[in-house]
Amino acid sequence: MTIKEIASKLGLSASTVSKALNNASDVSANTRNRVNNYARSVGFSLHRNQEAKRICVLFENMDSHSNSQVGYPVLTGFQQAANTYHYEVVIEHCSDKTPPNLKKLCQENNFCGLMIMGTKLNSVIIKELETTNIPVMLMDSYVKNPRVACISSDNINSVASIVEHLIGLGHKKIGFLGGDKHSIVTRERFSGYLIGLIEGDIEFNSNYVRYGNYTESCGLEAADYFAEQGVTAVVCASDLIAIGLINGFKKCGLHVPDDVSVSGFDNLDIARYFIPSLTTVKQDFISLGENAFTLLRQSIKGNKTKRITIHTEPIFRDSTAPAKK
Amino acid sequence: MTIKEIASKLGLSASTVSKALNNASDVSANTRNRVNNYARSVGFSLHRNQEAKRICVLFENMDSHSNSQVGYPVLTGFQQAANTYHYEVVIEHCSDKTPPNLKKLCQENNFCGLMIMGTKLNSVIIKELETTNIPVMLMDSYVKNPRVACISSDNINSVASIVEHLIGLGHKKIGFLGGDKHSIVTRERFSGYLIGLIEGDIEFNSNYVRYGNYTESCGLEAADYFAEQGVTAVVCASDLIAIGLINGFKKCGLHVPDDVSVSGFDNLDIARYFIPSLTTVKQDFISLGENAFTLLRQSIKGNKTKRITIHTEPIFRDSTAPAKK
DNA sequence: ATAAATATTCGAAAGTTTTCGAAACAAAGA
DNA sequence: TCTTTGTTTCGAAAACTTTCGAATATTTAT
Repeated sequence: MTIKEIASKLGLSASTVSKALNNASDVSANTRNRVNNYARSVGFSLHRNQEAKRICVLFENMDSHSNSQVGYPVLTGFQQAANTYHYEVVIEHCSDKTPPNLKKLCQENNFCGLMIMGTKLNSVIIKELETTNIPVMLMDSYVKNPRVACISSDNINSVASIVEHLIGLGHKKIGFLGGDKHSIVTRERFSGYLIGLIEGDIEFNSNYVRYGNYTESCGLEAADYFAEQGVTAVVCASDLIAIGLINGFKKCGLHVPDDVSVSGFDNLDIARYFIPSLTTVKQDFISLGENAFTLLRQSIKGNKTKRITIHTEPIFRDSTAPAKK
Repeated sequence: MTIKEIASKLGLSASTVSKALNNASDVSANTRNRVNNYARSVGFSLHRNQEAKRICVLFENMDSHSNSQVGYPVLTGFQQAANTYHYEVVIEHCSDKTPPNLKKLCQENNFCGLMIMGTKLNSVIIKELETTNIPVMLMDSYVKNPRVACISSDNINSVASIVEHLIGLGHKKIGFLGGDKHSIVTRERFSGYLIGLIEGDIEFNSNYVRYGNYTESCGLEAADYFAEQGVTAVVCASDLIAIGLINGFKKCGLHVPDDVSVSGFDNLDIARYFIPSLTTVKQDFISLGENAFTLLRQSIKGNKTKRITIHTEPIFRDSTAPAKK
């Protein structure tokens, strides 16, 4: 299919079709729409339709701990969606120190799109993504470039709900324990924490905020600090952090939830079976993966990309309880 | 196969094929993809007599829960090893109900080898593997066919060590709680349990053995049964099962480890942070993945395949203690 | 209301860029 | 060396874009 053929089909000249497809000013809105609609209906694109149905799932620091909890289910959802559209899913790995040239990676391997997971905000890849023109799906991070689609769980509202729940239980001194300060996920969860405080009319106290990484030891080490500050509740950026913190509090002689309430994020299997069971936020990783594919596919097809957030659900369990009088 | 042949097959000239394969700028993305796809499908490579280096990691029931804990780190190890030898890793999924024709899968996608994970003993794929002649790496399962390499953690000796440890603590009534009865992993761990009993001179009692699946609820539901049987220790086939069982015992008014000792398998993150911390067996999933690749590569190169087991390490923590007098 | 001025729309033709093959060229085996 | 295989150059054709003018519509001035 060429513009010539489209032109004859619609009774126009090739030049007009060209102009219509390029949003030139000297074509009426009417004919522009006629042309665009017809082109879409026959799947015509000026930028030759790419037929390589190979997508690379690029993990940054695949071997890092924090990826492992979410990586698998997300990959599952992604692969299954890709499968139904007969796309091949190739796994690649890179470190944040020696990132690949993405353009080259795609050219050499004939990938039509990239799904990137595990990057931090200060990663070199993010820099590269700001100017790239390859179709990219960036998970749990954000870049302004319109060629880059972004997806993440709804971190903000869910954490805000957790804070609201804590305030409802009478808590006033509420702490926040983040993971890596440079991860967008922690940043967003912190925003949710702030919004929850503001809506609950509680003043923000920067002494109640700490950062670390996404491991239990991060929580374990922060327990002393929060105990000193005298908080009655701590919102953690992940379940693992929360579990570490609860164990840390135990060592300080504080009992959860009687003395301090603690919440997590992720709803890992442990969250339900840990004692006390964790108040947390449930993420639908499978759906995250599926949607990531759908968006990436749209981007590959040349459509405008979007940034979307996937619904999350706060789950209230035993690790949060009314504040001590 | 030469570029000339590819050219005639695709109705192009040799020069165009050459340019396409070299990512030259004066070939349309469309034809470049056509060429690349065809070249891949027939295993053509510019580097003389080098076959396509593509391995498929086939997950059976990828979406099933039990895969998720081990799948990611194993995949990580596998991918990294594959990377150093410049093999491409393609992810595929199948259900145990509608398994693919493996031969066809490899031919159509030009895979030079297959890594299969997540199968059960009664899976249809296992049947097919008995007669196949494609290079296959089968993880955590076993087939007699010499074309099929098998790898698994050392389930037998590690569980035997756990049993030995329990007997050393004075336990005599030791139970075994397995996962899926049809998984080779559970079968092997059960043998380890038996060997431990035999070596410790303790008589086997079939009433002390139960099966279920690899989830916490399996453990939770089995607690009543084991309490009734009056066992003083239970060896579980996974950490998740062990955690479920411990929680179940708590509901029955039994305390772990004071009243009953419980051990797990896998050494998941939780094992360390759960209270009581779990006596378990540490599996090196990364190394499992790496070795899986190495073996598969040897099989691809035409060498005889082996069945190898990866060293595991029992870890003794708080969930096992001396038997009650 | 009418004419003039201006704006819009579209196509023919000319101009560019892209695509791809023929042929010359280079490299690697035999 | 000769042959086979892959690469590069260059030109022709195709695909697309731009220019410019004709036809028509719209606005403004009288």
